[in-house]
Order: sequence, then C-alpha cells, then structure tokens
Amino acid sequence: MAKSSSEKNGLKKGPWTPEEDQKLIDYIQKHGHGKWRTLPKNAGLKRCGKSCRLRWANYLRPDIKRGRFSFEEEEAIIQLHSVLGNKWSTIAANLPGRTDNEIKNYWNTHIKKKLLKMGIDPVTHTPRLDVLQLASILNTSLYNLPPQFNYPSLSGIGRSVINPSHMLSLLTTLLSCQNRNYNPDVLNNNQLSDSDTLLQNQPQCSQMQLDSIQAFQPNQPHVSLQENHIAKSNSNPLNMESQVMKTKLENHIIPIATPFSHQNTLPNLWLYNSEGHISDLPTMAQSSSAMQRFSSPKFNSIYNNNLLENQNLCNNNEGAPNFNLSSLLSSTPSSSSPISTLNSSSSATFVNGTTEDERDTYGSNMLLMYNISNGLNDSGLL
DNA sequence: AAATCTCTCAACCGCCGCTGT
DNA sequence: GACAGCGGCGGTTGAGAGATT
Repeated sequence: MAKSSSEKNGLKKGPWTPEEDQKLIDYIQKHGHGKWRTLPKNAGLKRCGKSCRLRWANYLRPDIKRGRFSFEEEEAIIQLHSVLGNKWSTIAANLPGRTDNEIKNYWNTHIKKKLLKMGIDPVTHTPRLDVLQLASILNTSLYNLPPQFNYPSLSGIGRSVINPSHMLSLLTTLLSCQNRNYNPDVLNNNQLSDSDTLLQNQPQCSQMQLDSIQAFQPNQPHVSLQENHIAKSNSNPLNMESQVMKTKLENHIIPIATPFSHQNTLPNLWLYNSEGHISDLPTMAQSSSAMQRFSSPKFNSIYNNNLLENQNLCNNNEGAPNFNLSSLLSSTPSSSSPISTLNSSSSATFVNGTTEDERDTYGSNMLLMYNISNGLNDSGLL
C-alpha cells in the first residue's frame, strides 16, 4: 500500500494528533526544547524538527494565551504594524502570550479587512481613496452640506440632490483631475481623455460639477476649478497642504498626528460635529475619547515616522492623493470587492452598535473622521 | 436538507541570517 | 572567505467549520 503524500520520507505531515502533542509536551518538559533537528527522533515522533518547533511555539507552549483578541491587543497590533509592517515576530514580542502566527492570521482575516472596509490602506495605514469610497463620501457630503456652504446645488433647488448620472460625472471629473494632478495645461488642452469626453457630452453638468468639486475644499476660498486651472500646479490646495504638512513634520510641531489626520493624504474632506458644522480636527480630537487614544505622545512618535514616509510618497507624486482606480481594482482581494466592502462598512454599527464591529477602533474612527456612510446601493452606485 | 460558498487558522514551504567549522 | 547546519520568519495553503442559498 502506497504511503500517502503526507507520510513521505517516513515523516508525518498535517494536523497533529493528541498523542503526538502529548509526546512532544512530555519530551520538552523533561529535556527542554532546542536541538529541534534531533528532538523528534528522541521524542519518538515521526515529524520533522521544524514541524515540532512550530507546533510547540504556536500551540503547545504553556504561556500561550488563547481566545479572541482584546480591544487593547487589537489596538496594539494596528499601532505596531503601522511602524513595523509585517514583522509579526516583533509585534508578537510586544503582545505577551500571542504568537506571530496567531497575530499574522488575525491581521489577515480580521484587521486587514476592517481597514479595507474603512478605506484605509492596510499597508500604509493611510486613507485609501478610490472612486467608490469617493462616491460614498461625496454622496454623504453633498447630502449634508452645512448652511455656510450654500453653493448652487446641482439640482438648482435648495439642498443638493444629485442623480446617479451627475454623481458619475462628478467622480469622473474628480478622477481625471486627480490623475493629472490638476495640471492646468493638461486640463485645458485638447487631448481629452475618455472621461473628459464623457463630461463634455454632458454640458449641463460640467461647470456645476467643477464648482461642486471645489466646494469639497472647505479650507480654501471658493474658487472654481477653472480659476484653479490658471494657477500653477504647485499652488493647488493638495500640493500646498502637502508642503505645509511636510514643513510641520520636519519642524516637529504637529500637535496631533494620528492615522485620522485629515492633513495627511486626504486633505480635502471635512468633518461635521453634532450640530452639522465643520469641525476643526484638534477640536474633534479633544472631544473624542477615541481620538485621544491615538493622540498620545507614544502614538504620535510611532506614527510620525509613517506620516513622514507617506508624505514623501505623496510629494513624490507631486502632492496628488494616492489613488487610482486600476490599482484599486487589481489590488482588492476578490473576497472583499470595493463594492461589497463599502456596502458592508456602511452598515457598521460604530456609533452604538453591539456587533463585533463595535470593537473597531481604528476603523470606527476613520468612519467618524471621514463621515463615510452608506451612499451606495447594491450596484455600488447611488 | 443539501449544495455551495466563505471564512478561519493550523500547518507547511521556501527563504534568509546567524553561527560554527 | 566558503560552506553547511540550524533556527526563525513571513507568505501561502488547504481542511474543516460555519454561513448562506
């Protein structure tokens, strides 16, 4: 009878049996571990040394803490990952009782997904702005424009009510602007992209869309994009904010540097407080215990390094926010498409929910920070 | 109730760095 | 310096459990 593939070379593979576990435990209790190569033979196990070491380190070790990760542990993992990246063993060293394998698994199956849901790039820990999230943000913002932003609505009557075609065109415009870093020469020349052509075919929308897009820069005077086109690219609000941010960071005078800082890579979105008014970030941070957690000196020092790094990336791209549709679509795991991601995130009960999402810290704060809500239907559109 | 899909996580694999010879 | 052995690390896989249709 042929040996199964898991027993070639006389070495067993696959799941450990209770008997094997007991043999390993007994041996290590008597002789200690180490010498993993010879251990299995001495312990009477038909396993390779590596397999024994892994089984011991990840499962049988007496000091291993089992069970779900606590709120604090999850927070620590996110913070440490923002600094260390995928250095699971180093992260594990800071979480007593947790193994690198366990943390790695937890990251890949839980935290990573949560961050993606909330529009955060799990690699850079910065907002992951893409067209679909943009749709959600735009939708939310346009439906909730505070009184002081009483720009002409796209419908022409009172509050903005945008139909799907308007929203699509708006997004297209935004994308084309972003992709060209608001370069006035490009915007004004005749080499129009498909999206520009699309826009031009909808003349009833274009100017108002441009103005509406500008309205999404609350810290800037209300200047139309066409006026912006006249300006040099290095004076566009995105680049200016990038430069200011960089300078502040270089001078170490950032009062708050958190993963939620709107000064980071998503500078043109704003917050509403409970009265529906735009809030200053520091004010928000002071009034939110959740935000305060990430405003500690400890966290600032951890995060500043990443901010600098990301800011450099941003500047290398001439200040344009780092998003593009193609990379989004190619990088998004099939199991969490942008559309399903947004829809599921939109239902997150981060305010007073009782589901597991309640445990979201980073993600919930990102939701609060960017006011991302359910703006999409099942098709991913309005 | 059955089939199918999705998720989780233990375990494996290949690579890398360190150490001793 | 070159080589071999070993332990450790991070990425990936796949079986089983649970959820959904």
